[in-house]
Amino acid sequence: MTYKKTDLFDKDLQRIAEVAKVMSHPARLAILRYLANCKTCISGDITNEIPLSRTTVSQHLQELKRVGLIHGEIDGLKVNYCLCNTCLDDIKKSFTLFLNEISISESIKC
Amino acid sequence: MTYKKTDLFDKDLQRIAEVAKVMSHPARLAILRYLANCKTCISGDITNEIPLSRTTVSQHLQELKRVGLIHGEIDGLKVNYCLCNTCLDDIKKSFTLFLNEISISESIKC
DNA sequence: TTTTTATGTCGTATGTTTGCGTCATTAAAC
DNA sequence: GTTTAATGACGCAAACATACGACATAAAAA
Repeated sequence: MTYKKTDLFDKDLQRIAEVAKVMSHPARLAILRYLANCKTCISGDITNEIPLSRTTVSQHLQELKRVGLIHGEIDGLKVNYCLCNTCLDDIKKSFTLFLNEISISESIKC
Repeated sequence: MTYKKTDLFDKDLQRIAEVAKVMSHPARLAILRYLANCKTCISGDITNEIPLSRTTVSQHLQELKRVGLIHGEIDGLKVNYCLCNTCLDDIKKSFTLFLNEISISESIKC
């Protein structure tokens, strides 16, 4: 494949798919949930919370960062991660919109 | 790996991850959107709508069926697919719940 | 200045997903 | 009964994801 097949679809579907993909691993969901509850958000704390190697957790954090769900701020040796509430709101909106869109026509049943 | 690492996480996170995974491809989202709009829902029609081979579309349909998002009903040679509104409602609920859960503590910011 | 600590990057092995051609099956049309 | 049509199952190749040990870097502690 010289180009990506996913490019053949609507941009909005591509974005929802991208976010869904990043939410498609329980470790990443667990990280999000932990970040929502903790105050400190230090990378090391997250690693201790997740039953995977430090390297793997770090990779998952990069993924979450890539789509904009979290931010990392360097503080000396440590890194403070936090949820991006703006991004979260956007995601909540587009997911809700899509799910409502596809279930709005209640009249049609098979 | 002799066991699945994903099993190390909470059952509810596993289910959300599973649903997110099935929503993580634009083709499958396009199928859902199409099914929401069309009245006929014949497999062949879906294939015509999606810019991928018949075989690939069929595979995506099986995935959607596997998590319960759609149902297929055989009608002679053809197969009528339709959205499962019950499943959709469940998914909407658990997604909304999770997204609200992780963004509810607005007070904590980095 | 040396050591320790927190973190990220790289390479790699293994597993999973995507995409498609070919074949098998079964119903309808002829 | 043959042929045609719609679909799913099988098998393969390429791409991508997951997981982790080993190495690199850079701040803090000793």
